[in-house]
Amino acid sequence: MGLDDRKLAVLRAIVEDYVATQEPVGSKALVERHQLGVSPATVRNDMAVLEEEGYIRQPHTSAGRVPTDRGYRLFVDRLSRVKPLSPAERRAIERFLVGAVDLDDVVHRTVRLLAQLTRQVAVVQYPSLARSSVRHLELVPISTTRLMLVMIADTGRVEQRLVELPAPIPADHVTDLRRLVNEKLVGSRLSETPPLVQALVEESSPQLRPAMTTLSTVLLETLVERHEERIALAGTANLTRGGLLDFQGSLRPILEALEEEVVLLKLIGEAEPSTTRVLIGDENEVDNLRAASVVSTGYGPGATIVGGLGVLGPTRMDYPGTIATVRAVARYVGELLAQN
Amino acid sequence: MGLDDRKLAVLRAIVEDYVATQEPVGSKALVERHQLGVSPATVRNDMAVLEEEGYIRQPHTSAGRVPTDRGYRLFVDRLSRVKPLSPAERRAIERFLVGAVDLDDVVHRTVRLLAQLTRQVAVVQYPSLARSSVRHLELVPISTTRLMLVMIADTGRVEQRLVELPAPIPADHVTDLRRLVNEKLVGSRLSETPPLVQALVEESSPQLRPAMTTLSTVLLETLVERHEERIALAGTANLTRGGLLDFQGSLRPILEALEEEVVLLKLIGEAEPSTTRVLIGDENEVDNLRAASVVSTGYGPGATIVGGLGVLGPTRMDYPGTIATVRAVARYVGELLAQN
DNA sequence: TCTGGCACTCGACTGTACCGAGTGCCAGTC
DNA sequence: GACTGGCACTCGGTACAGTCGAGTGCCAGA
Repeated sequence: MGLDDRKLAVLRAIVEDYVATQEPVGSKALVERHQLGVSPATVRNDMAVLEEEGYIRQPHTSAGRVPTDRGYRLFVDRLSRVKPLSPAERRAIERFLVGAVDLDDVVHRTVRLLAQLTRQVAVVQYPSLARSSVRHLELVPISTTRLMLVMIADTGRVEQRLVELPAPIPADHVTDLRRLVNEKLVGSRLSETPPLVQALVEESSPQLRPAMTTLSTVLLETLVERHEERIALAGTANLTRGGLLDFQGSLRPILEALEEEVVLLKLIGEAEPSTTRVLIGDENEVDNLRAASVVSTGYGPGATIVGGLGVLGPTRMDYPGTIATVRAVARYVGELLAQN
Repeated sequence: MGLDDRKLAVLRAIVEDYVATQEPVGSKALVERHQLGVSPATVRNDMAVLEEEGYIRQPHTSAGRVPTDRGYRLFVDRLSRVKPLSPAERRAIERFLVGAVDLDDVVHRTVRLLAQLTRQVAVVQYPSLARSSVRHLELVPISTTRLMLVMIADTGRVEQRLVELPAPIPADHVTDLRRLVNEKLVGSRLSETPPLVQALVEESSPQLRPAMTTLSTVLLETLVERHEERIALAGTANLTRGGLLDFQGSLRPILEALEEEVVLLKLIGEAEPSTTRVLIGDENEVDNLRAASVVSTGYGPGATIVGGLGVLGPTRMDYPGTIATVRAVARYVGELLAQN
């Protein structure tokens, strides 16, 4: 059963008013605030249909209507246009991001900026190691049986890890190791390193074999398996805006979810090129976040995607504005990374 | 005006009951649950005195008494003994901290452990750079005009920073730079490096002068001035325990304060050796945290302190238990660091 | 197909009454 | 002089009734 244009306009008006006022919206208020050109009674009939179709609902019998997750979805997909950013916002973005001195700095500035502009919780994934390649590997002797392994990726990420050698190792062996791993691994994508690392061990001289074996384990662990993804978070205080009406009264599940890196990665880490993903309420797979919506996108230098970023807020959020901001920030960050 | 032993016992009982039940405690309930050996009427008289002295107060005329910040202070200082940890807690600490592979890992495990054991918000400061010395400086050429500076501190911390050189630099000059900075700086405390860095520039050959100048700027910026301190946070979801009764109904100010690294550093960063600091409600200098208490202490290998850690919770918290846990965790972490 | 009118619903708010936990005070007792 | 039992009092919480009004659904008519 199709919804004619006016019914869609009514839905749009409901969403906009509800997002703005945070209160159920009734037929009378609607015709007053929007130029719908019909009477409240007509709007009521439309509303009845919209409710039947599951786009809106009544919190109480004698209350106005509130959009459902499904209603927001329709709104986002068909009824809204991405709001252009205000010049002030553009300026804010530029001002915020110039002067970043390194990757850590970029990520931190970005996440704070995003939280501030959208007034929601912002999440930024560090450039994914899986999508990076090795730029350089450094081995720094700490003692005769200990090395500090430092990996620098082309995305600017730097990871380090302590290597405990099985036996003391002379300085020139460290030099050899350093040369070997760099020769073999520099330039290759991290996701493709495991066979190369394996080969390194097999090809290494008997002298170097034990050290190389240990080193290879650490390399694989650090670079491929273990906490390879990192995340920055900001703006949790924004969860308390709108009293306790959002999130059905309890921040607890939200805060819990935000502490789980895995969950966050799932939310924003599966970015596809040039798409902005919007997950509304129930669409979310994480149970704790059924009351929230997530707007996320990928970012990276040029057209490539090296990581994801996004914001999380109540289902009652300003989708057009949020989407615009998330996209714009991602684009700026991409440009920033491209300069390196 | 002195408080006799019984009045102190009454105060202790009030604190304990209130912490346990979260409800104002009346005279009758008190005598029932504690062996005070006197009648409710007597307790009431004592309570009147305690209230006059500012140790407890009545939320409403017809309600029981609740400790004031001053009451908690007296309780912590004179009426409580540090609870010994349960064996289960000891085991949890040991289990949690073995297997940490590097500093990042140690810090993250620690902060989560602390949050879990105390059921409060946990904060752990990374080993302070100001209290570290330089173990090694590495310069990795990224391009002819770019170096990645990696500093490894004796505390295990690793900091990196991109250096944009004013002019292209040949590979052997990088080697020279590396040798020079290491010769000069390794082993010295970071807080003492500025004059050394200055000397480096002045003593460097004309060839190296420009590069060394830039490098020195970055060195000083990164190691001494800028975000030299880092912090890890966990357990924010615990703020929602106890409904919204704690923190006078709004988590907002707390969450805001927790997002400010500077604030957190102030809270837990000013650790003195072997002291556990307890800040109760109003004693806190941060306005946003007037409704919270902070228990913090320093940690480090052996007797030296390299950083602080602690927890933040409602003034109504189990001080003896929390203090014990914070101390124990700090001690374990110190031992862990001593092994490196 | 839309509109105006009308009866109806029900949440929010107000005022009243009541209950009971808890207090302060006081006279009496050890 | 310190403690106790008794008693009047306070006041938050809850239950209940009544009112108000925003908002609805439905229907007859344009």
